[in-house]
Amino acid sequence: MAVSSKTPAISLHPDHPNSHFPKSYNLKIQNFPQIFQRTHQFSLKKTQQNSLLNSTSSSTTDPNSYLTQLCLKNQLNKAINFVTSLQKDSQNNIEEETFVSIVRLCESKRALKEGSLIYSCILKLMTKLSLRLGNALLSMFVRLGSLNDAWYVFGKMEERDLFSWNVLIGGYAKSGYFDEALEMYGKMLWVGGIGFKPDVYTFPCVLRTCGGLGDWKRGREIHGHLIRFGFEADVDVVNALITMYVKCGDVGSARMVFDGMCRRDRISWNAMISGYFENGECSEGLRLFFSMRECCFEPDLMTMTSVISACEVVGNERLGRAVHGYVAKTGYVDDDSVDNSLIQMYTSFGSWGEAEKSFWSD
DNA sequence: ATAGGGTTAG
Repeated sequence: MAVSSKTPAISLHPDHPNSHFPKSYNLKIQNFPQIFQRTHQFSLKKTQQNSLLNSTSSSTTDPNSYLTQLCLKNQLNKAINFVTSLQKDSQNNIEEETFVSIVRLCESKRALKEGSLIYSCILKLMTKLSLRLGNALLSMFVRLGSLNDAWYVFGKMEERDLFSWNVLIGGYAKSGYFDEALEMYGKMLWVGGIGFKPDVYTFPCVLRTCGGLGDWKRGREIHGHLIRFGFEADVDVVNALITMYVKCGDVGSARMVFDGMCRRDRISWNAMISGYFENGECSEGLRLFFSMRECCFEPDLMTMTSVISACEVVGNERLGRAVHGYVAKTGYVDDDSVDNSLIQMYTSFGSWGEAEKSFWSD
């Protein structure tokens, strides 16, 4: 399977239209520990000086408390208008914490335009981004789907922590930039000579990437990492591992991992059951569905929809009707995806009347 | 402080 066809091209800068990583990036990364230490002290001193200066020399009211109030009251537009109405030297009085509040408000309001505006103000005021402000911006841009901006923020941070790496990797993984996600994961392990230890948030992102690429070899490699780093017993990580094997078409390994779990949750069961269905092993999936119930796990919407479509594929009308009955009793019928799979199932059985009933059931 | 993980078909 061609990797490049699945991974959208990302152009990060007009100067580097075809390169995923601007050249300056490597330089920055390699010596960022030293840079970080120097600039960090420097910027701290600078902000202290600034706030000292403001509180004594200027008699105007402090913009920070006003802006913080606006953020607390959710008045994003007022806050943005206020910031942009200030002259640059007055903007200089705005503290990083205040910008953090505004950025987070933009994120929660999904306001990309406003967020970008604030970002451009911030860039005019500082050359480096602190950990807190950088992380807030990263998280905002990733959530709002602007990965180019996220990438630039990452590059401008004077210090990065595990959160920064996880957010960026997760953003790439979710948006289908699989190569970028894997590349960042690799860098994260080695950066600064020591690297960062991946955690429960890192692995699901990286595994999703391998699954998305269908890259079994990489997936297996990550499986090794996760054992080495001691996450073999983490339900969430292992759930992601199951899904990775399923997406790579290796249901056998998925099942081995599933069987080896000392604790399973609903997601583990669903991942494994639908994994069988996805790979055409419907009867095995249905068998597991029954053992799920034996193990006293309540099936949920996802279980039901996948089981219904499995009944359709296998052509098991009797079981399909039974599941329909169960679904009706438990009240899942109101769900669109359940309804759709019911309609499709009955249609494939040629039971038009039933299909129609499901259609009108809401 | 903040983040990650589960569905289906040509």
